Amino acid sequence: MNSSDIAKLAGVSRSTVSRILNGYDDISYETRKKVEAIIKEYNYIPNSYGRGLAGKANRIIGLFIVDVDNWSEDNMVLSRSEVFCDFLAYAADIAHNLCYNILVSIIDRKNYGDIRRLFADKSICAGLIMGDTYDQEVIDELGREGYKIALHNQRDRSEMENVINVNVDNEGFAYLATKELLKKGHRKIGMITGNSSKYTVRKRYHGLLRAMEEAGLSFDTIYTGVGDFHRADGGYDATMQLLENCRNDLPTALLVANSVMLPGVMRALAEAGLRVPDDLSVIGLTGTKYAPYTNPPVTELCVSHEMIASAMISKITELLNMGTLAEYNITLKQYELVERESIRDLRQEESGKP
Amino acid sequence: MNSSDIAKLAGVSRSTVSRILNGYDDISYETRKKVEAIIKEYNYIPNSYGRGLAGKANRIIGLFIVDVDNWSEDNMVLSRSEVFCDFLAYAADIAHNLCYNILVSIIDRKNYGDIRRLFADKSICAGLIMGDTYDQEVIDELGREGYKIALHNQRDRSEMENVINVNVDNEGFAYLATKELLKKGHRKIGMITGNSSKYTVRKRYHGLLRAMEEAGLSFDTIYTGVGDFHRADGGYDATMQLLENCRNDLPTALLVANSVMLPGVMRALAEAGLRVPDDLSVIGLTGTKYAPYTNPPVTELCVSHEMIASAMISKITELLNMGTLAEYNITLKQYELVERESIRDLRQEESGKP
DNA sequence: TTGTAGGCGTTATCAC
DNA sequence: GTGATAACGCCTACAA
Repeated sequence: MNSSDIAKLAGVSRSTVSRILNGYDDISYETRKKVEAIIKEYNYIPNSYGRGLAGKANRIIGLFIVDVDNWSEDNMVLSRSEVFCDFLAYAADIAHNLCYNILVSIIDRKNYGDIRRLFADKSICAGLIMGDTYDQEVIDELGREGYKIALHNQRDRSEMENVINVNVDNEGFAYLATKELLKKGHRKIGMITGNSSKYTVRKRYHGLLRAMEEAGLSFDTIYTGVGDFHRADGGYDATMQLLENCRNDLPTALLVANSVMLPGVMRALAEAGLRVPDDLSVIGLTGTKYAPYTNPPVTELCVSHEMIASAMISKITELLNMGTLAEYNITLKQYELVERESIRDLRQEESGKP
Repeated sequence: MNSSDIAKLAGVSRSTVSRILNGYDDISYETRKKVEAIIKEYNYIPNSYGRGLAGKANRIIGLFIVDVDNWSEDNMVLSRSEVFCDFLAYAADIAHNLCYNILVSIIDRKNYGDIRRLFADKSICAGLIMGDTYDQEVIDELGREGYKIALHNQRDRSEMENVINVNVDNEGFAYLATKELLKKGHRKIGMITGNSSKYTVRKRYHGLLRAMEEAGLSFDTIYTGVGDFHRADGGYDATMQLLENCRNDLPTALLVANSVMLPGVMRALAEAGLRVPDDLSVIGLTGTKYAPYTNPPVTELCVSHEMIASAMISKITELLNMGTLAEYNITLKQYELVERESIRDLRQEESGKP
């Protein structure tokens, strides 16, 4: 069943069918009704290859998951990252509400060219890139070739047309979370975080440093625990490492730079016999579905993944529709401090003493 | 840059370029080398629309998320279901390892036709359907039209060519999990589960009933808590409901029919002042990343989502390659009992008494 | 308002 | 071993 068949059945030409399909309005009422009836009756759906070849853009957005750090032996990348999973889910939901589909593409070292392939063969009309910075040069080149891309948390600025740069205020959020701990009287603060090859990790570390410096404090790097930034396990490992390193001189509070690590952090602390917040306070950064369910529930500075996905998709569709954008750099500064029960207020106790 | 350009550059015809691209071997060594060099030099990638129109199948598998129950006001479906997210992630990873891409499609009431559209316009070469049973009739019709589909947990059997039916042994697993509780001396067993419109929910309920009956026990329906089957929140709600209903006569153990609900269940119990396993034992069904991180860690009968996704994709690709399958119904019976610390053994105490 | 015709890029079937 | 040619299904000037 193709447009010729429909045309024949309706007694019109193929072009008339095409016009109706594409919503042109220079069609008489009767013709339109007649043809629409046939289309409906035969369940006719135009072939996307034909459309594509004739120059019509599709509505498929590629979502590229790039993670060079956490590549596992078994080549499972997306399923090992709760962060990526969450993003993908929001992206797919939001795209669906705008009548776009998401094509998921895992980008590994050897198939890095997949990004270019999917653009070049016209499988996608735009791309979202998430994860590690892999090769900025290649991304810029794609932009130069006219492919439309939105990056998340990869670099400070994009200087390219076609390449949208969506950041959250990583540095600022870490700063604020640290201030929250400082405000409650904490001076010895530790950080649970990921590999510093990640843009996000570096930014958040700087935010913590700035808050400490402003308070006239210095950050002792021994109070750093590093683990898989994308998973609860990573939080467990990182915390164990931190506890090991400073067993005799623990920090009084921990900033967990990525909330998906929280359940692991809490477990590690419990296993070490440390009570939260009595022995150690904890604040999480960015928010996870599970923070309300840890024991105790953890206070977080939440940054909505939904908002990020939404910003990326709305900007890329705007670019798709307009052809150009006034501003290619977006920094999201909205956050929400969700106070739960994981921070001990040291001030009350001090002021209560004398 | 198209195949004509490459042909011109290499001084051969388009057909020769095409043959090389498609790995035919009736090409002289020199011609092949020459053309390959040009292709490489110009970064040429064949247009997928052209290929498609000329009859070549693509390697994009559609993943359809169908959930009529848990549709939220804001049209967010995938991101509200930790179960679907997990599946999608495994599916994308596994597909990637087989050089397929996954196209995510959220299926709502009004756009239910999207499944047919994506098949009909040739955007996908096969489809995976997850979630609620929406309309078996339509699915069978798609199969009759030649579209290749794999279903998960939707019905007992498929009688159709082209329609693969992948089930886990829902009934058997719930039976085994219940037996585990019975074995430890529990007699009053409750169930935290989802809406019984779901195939999975009904099956697991039957498994629990069978185990109880075999033990000469009857299941008191007041010991049922129902909540969103796909999220931790649902576990919280369901548990609160159950506690409300039988405040004065609590069960001694809880079977949580879907492990993603576990964190919520544990939180609800903690808030109610019930200690696990001292006051109440808990066993989870199907496994979640977070069971090791609850307090205490919960014993689970794990069924690997990865294995299910893997089975669906390997079967559908086999069907794609072979054109037919010897058996369209698969029931996965592998499971792993991961014993953690959430079940109290009542027998020891009894035998210790006298 | 509607029909005609050319072209989009590829593959497959013939010839040679 | 290689080249010409005819599809594949659709869209959009342009013509009527």
